Amino acid sequence: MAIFSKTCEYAIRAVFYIAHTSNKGHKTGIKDIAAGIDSPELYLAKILQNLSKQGIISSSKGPNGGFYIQESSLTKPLSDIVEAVDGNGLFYGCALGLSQCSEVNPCPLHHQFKSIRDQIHQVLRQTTIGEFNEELINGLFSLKK
Amino acid sequence: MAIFSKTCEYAIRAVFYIAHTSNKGHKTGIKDIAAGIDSPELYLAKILQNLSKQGIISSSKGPNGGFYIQESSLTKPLSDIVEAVDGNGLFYGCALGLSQCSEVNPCPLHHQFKSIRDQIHQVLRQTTIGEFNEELINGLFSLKK
DNA sequence: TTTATAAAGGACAAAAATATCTTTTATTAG
DNA sequence: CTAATAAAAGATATTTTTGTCCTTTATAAA
Repeated sequence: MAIFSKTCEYAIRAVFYIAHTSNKGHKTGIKDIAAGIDSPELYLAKILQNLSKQGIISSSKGPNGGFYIQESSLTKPLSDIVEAVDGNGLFYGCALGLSQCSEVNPCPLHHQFKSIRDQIHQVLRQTTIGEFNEELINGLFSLKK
Repeated sequence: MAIFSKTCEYAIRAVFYIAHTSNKGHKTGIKDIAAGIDSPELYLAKILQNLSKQGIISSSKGPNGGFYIQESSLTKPLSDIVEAVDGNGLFYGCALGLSQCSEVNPCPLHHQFKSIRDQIHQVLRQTTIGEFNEELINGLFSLKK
């Protein structure tokens, strides 16, 4: 098991890729993005359609169309992507899958995992979509398998 | 997405249940365990077969048979269960699913998640199978959905 | 020794996640 | 206006995970 679903991994990588290629009005096509992050093109298309509907990224059809990110969206937290794709189970769900589990009726692992879940949430809320652009441009980070 | 797979959630809950019912040589049958943790009986049977093969729990066939845990196994860490079922992806895998990702070739989220993964690993290594028995006996914790 | 019991093992089924294919819609360039 | 382009939308396929069924094996009690 990984932390995120495969869909969510693709989503985050794609959004990073779009963010760093969509400077000054440039739009990036699905082929380019899929190649840039090593993901199945048509599956990624579905994922980006969804992110577009949710307002996390933008898109335009037709010649010179493609996906892009509005300047203002660069400050959005990664938690927006994760919630859009995987929901908030990682932040609020019980580690043992018990719906009854809560502060007043905790499962045996409740308190240990509350701290972990909070930390995951915090990291994803304080990390923004745009914050790795420079490192990506400088080739310091890779988004490929 | 949850932290653990459903299979792993069942596994941990079942092992807790067995641990707290298997005092003084008593063995617990699969029906009893499945009812005790609200899980599909026949699926759980498969999961426990696996845990039994891996030496995490023990079992015996025939009348008065069932699943139990050796006294010595009560001190085993929960990480043993998680690794047996979900593997070690949670502890060592890249958050973005990149196999290239490492300390020297980090993905954008590498350092933030290294800390989180370490914490998850640590909690699971320092929490033992037997440590919630009293609370379970006293009904302080529930293992049901 | 026979019978009943309970887990092991293997095959199969359903559901969910991942991936692909085809048609439609919007947009732009010519 | 027409043709070309690129995403949207809907249908279908594959794979993995989750769940079930049926037969076999081991064990113990009668």
